[in-house]
Amino acid sequence: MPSKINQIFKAIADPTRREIFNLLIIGGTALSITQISDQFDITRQGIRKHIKLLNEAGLVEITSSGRETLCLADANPLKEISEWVGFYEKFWDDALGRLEKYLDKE
Amino acid sequence: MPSKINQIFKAIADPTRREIFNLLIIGGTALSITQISDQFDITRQGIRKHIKLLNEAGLVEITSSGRETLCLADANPLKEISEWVGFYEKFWDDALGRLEKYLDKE
DNA sequence: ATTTTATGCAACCATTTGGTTCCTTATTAA
DNA sequence: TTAATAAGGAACCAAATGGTTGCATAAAAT
Repeated sequence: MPSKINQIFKAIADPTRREIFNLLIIGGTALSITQISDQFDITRQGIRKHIKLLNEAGLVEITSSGRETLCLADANPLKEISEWVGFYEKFWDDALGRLEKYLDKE
Repeated sequence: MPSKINQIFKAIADPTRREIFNLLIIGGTALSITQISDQFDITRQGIRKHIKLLNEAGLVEITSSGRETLCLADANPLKEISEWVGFYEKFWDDALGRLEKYLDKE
């Protein structure tokens, strides 16, 4: 499993993609491309491109059902972001004792 | 305070910028542009552009000292990322009970 | 005083990004 | 069976990205 961390960071870097992801995950069900694009001021093709990136990051699963393309969100790849950011927690609120905290843990 | 969330996401989306940030925060001290660019296969001007974006996100503070430009990392803006990703924790590992977990909390 | 060092500014460049429009095809509804 | 709907492919476009080189300037070291 080649980690996809760059694709995940890239996917969530765009505000529209974060909105799409949020819509899908909150809804909890799969939505078609058209259903998604109905909620944005962007063309279906534009949305489709965003979905492609989200899918490459593993944040959206795509399945076909008849003439529809269904998109279901998967939050699990965000664990990698959580781990990444978690590492830097020890450096928060820390105008002074930055080194100390870090070195203590090492 | 206009939240900078987009700039923070953008700043950390690039792997080189994540490396620069990591270098600075682990070191715990301010480094000059030249000292930073010595550690990468990118020109000083290239590094300088990355620093600019990190600075706009609030992740690097820039100060002048004589002829040097010193860069100091600040992890605090990452709190916003932590909050963002924290919201989605409830959707992890959850092929089935996605809605339930979410609705319980609401 | 001269040279070296650290930097900034600006122009340039190829590629990627975020978006569009046009046209075709497959599936479903009337 | 014909019309409507859902989607994909491809070409195009302007702007942003990530990087470069060349040159000018300020500060520090000789």
